[in-house]
Amino acid sequence: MAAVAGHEDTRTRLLATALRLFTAHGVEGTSLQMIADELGVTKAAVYYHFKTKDEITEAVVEPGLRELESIVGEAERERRPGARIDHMLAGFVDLVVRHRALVALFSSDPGVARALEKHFFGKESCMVGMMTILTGPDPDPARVVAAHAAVAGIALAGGSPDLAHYDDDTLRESLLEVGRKLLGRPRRRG
Amino acid sequence: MAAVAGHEDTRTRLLATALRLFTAHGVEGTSLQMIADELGVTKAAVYYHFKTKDEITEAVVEPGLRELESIVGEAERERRPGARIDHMLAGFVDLVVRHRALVALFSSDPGVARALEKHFFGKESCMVGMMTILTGPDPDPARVVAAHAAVAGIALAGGSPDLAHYDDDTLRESLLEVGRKLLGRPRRRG
DNA sequence: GTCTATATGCAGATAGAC
DNA sequence: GTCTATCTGCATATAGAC
Repeated sequence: MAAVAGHEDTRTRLLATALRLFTAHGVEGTSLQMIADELGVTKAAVYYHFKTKDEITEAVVEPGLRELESIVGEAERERRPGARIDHMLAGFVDLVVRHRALVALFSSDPGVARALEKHFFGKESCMVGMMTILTGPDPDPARVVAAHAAVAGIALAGGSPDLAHYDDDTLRESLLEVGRKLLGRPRRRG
Repeated sequence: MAAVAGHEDTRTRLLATALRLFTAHGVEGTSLQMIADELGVTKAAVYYHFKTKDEITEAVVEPGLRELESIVGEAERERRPGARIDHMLAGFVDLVVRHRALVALFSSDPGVARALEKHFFGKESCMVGMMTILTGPDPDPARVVAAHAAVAGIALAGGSPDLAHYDDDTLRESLLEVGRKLLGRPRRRG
């Protein structure tokens, strides 16, 4: 795979740059020109790697979305509702911590939703699946609101620049605690 | 003031339309053409009421921001830290419920921040003030994370289309409960 | 107060040279 | 794989008629 290293590298740098700019200015507020300038290349060079801006948006969020999908699938296979919630929560928090800004992006940026709805990436089913697990069967309004607040709160707090200086373990434990409190789950050990 | 009723009405409709479109597509994803089309007027008519798009953005978020400012001010005048938190929380939740989509918008849309930073509206100081109250003195990381998650969770859950069908009282109580759990405040009565 | 018409610039996107 | 050059369209914004 060494032969394509150069290509992969530029592509990877491009996606990292795009994510950073998307986070700062939103997807619609980021132009291909901005991405190209930050990379030190021209717009046309960007178009060599991706045919459209939507393709870039998809490529930026795809890895995270796939991971979320697989976590939802795993959680659904747990037998007890409590275990489903715990699995979903731990997986989601871990995803947020490892990707930080990314999850906040696709939780709140309308540009992401717009880009994804064309090629149907299953973002909606992901989110619905996660929410179904977290609310449990026959949820009352308070529980539905709590689950929504948990997902949004964890994603946005995890991606917040104000909290970027915390190390992964600190952030992970704190976000887990947020989820446990909102969803009424006990702490793991004591 | 009957003389300016027509003007006020168009202006008000314009701001309501802008808020709806900003919520759906983000500030940067909304063009003046879209706003004009929804209103059934031309772009030039929109420019009669506002000189720039940034002015529209400011006018959309201004009332909510002013309210938040005053709530922060009130809360700061409470003597006990616990009472400060309770006042801040109740005021913020009430603001979210009464405006729904608006608070979610300026909590998460980078376009809003961009538009406000020119004419300095005090958004930053508002947010910092609120966060200072909610974290209290000498907060540990878990508390800072919890406060961030509370604000983001309440704002985004309150503005979520999935939860739009709940009546104000149900939503308010549920969001208050979210804040109380995350910030370790007891319920009001039992 | 709302219109038509228009200026200007930058967006996304393509063709083809190197 | 990256470039220059260019196209098309829509963005914000303005001037001035009605």
